[in-house]
Amino acid sequence: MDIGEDRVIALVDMDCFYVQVEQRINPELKNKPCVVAQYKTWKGGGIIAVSYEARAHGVSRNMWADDARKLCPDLQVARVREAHGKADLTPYREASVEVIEVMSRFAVIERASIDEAYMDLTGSVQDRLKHMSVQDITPQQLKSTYTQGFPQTSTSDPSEDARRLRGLQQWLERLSSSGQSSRAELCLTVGALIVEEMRAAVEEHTGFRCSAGISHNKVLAKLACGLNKPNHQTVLPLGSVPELFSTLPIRKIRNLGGKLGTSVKETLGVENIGDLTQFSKVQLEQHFGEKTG
DNA sequence: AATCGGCACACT
DNA sequence: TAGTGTGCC
Repeated sequence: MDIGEDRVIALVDMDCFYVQVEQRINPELKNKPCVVAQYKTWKGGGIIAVSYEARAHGVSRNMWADDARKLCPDLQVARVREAHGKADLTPYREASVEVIEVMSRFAVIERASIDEAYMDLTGSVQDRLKHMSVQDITPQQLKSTYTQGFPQTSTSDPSEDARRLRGLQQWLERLSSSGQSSRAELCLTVGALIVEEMRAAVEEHTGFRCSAGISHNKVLAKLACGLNKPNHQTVLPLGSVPELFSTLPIRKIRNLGGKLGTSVKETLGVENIGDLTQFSKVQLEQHFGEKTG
């Protein structure tokens, strides 16, 4: 994995996207435990998207709707429409285009799936840095941002958001006082600023909420995005990677969620991604292709 | 027959 | 180049 890059990469992921689309069509479903299911006949249909309220009851993707109702009696079930016997995803594809259009005003985007897109913010960040400095960045501009690895001291905070804010303040403080090697971190922070604005624009124009990760490459951005969902974004600086990796199961890294991940784990006898640092690139290449760099 | 089916990709 | 396997949503 290419670390040590100057790039700023973001991954934006719509929160339970199909559910949000159905909730926009039928506002009664908003703020309720809710799923989207397809094909009614077998056990009530298979669930393909789950609201966070429903997740709290243990409902998950790939469950049968009938089984989910047992976990969550007041579950709302929206149905995917069918056309000639097949599930018709057109409404979600159209909603996806709406989102992409708004995001494209901020940077060149790379669509990764119906509900995910990567963006290279390197250029936008450089431009922005010409008219501003660290002191111009305030916590108010980063109101949904987490900075992974901060606060560094484990403090008892009154709420989750109080802790987030404490971490953010610590991060900004460190950024303005440490002169040199923090250039990359400053770039990530400006990237986070842009992503805050972009996500606000997406919600304003489409009504849809999303989460995001901001880091130096696609794998790290994707990982960061998953750390604080829904409706939040996470900056993952290089300095916070070792601690995060030391307890991160291999399968959490994109593309290692299946057989490859299991074989890495079994062949090398390790649990966490961080454990891989003890092997040389040559060692990894002789076991697996030239894909694991 | 029952966790769909489509898409992207790596490899051969 | 086409066909297969994998991974993800």
